[in-house]
Amino acid sequence: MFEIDLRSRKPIYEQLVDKFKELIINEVLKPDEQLPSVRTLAQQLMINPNTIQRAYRELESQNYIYSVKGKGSFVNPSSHIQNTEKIKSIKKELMKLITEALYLGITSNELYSMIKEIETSTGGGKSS
Amino acid sequence: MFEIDLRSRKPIYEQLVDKFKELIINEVLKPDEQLPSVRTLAQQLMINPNTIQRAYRELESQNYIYSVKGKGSFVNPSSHIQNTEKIKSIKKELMKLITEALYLGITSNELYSMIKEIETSTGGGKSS
DNA sequence: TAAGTGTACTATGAGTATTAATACAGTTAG
DNA sequence: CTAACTGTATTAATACTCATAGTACACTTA
Repeated sequence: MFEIDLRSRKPIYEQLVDKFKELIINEVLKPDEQLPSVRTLAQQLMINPNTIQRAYRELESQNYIYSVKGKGSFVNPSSHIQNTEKIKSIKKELMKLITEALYLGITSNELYSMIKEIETSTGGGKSS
Repeated sequence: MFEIDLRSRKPIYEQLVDKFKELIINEVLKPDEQLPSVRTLAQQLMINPNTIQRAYRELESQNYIYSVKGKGSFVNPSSHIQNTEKIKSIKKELMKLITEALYLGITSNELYSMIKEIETSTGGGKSS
């Protein structure tokens, strides 16, 4: 499914969080779809189940998944609904990154193109 | 000038790197302007000079500043010229963040507005 | 030459990440 | 009812990273 970069400075559990978020956002993992179990994924990636659990706990705290004891962990169908603080945080990070991009010579036209490209490829279904 | 969040999980030297980049990108610090010395800033922020040096070394490796023994550290006038790898990296990060923003309901119009707003406030001098 | 500047090194302690081991609670199919 | 799955939690050990303290060297400049 994916791989962990053991040489990265980014902790393993954070790499997992990022990857699962990406799969959920890109709708590779669909609402209510089950995630691999903690033990199964641990074996596949050859890392400790507690580390997987650490990532899943973080994903749950960010509202991306929900977990049911005895059943498993699933994509939260309302994962695209985040609270105001999270939206603010994303916007702030975007402002910062766009400022840096413009400073480094990436043009606003290039930025517009990127937005259009992403909209096209995701169908823009949610934002209208 | 700025403050360090000791409670943050982000290392102190990384916070410094981020802050100086922001000041350079927003042209608060201008080309060839001198940065506070390692020892002076250490005293002001009450942290170790080696930690400041760690941040300055990172800024230098990212081409944002240059240093001269015996003289000091200065804003690199060509800091807005980054190599292709860096530009690619920024674009990739942008694609990811824009995808997440759209997924979370931030509209493309809002994104366009943000770009315009930033352009207006920075004079858009470099990108045209 | 003194007082500034950057740069580098070693050693130490604290915090974080990961692992290993174990155990408990819930679900489900047979 | 039970075995085999699921998630969740705890403790302890280890390794890594970060920050600090101390020290020293090289350069610049008034």
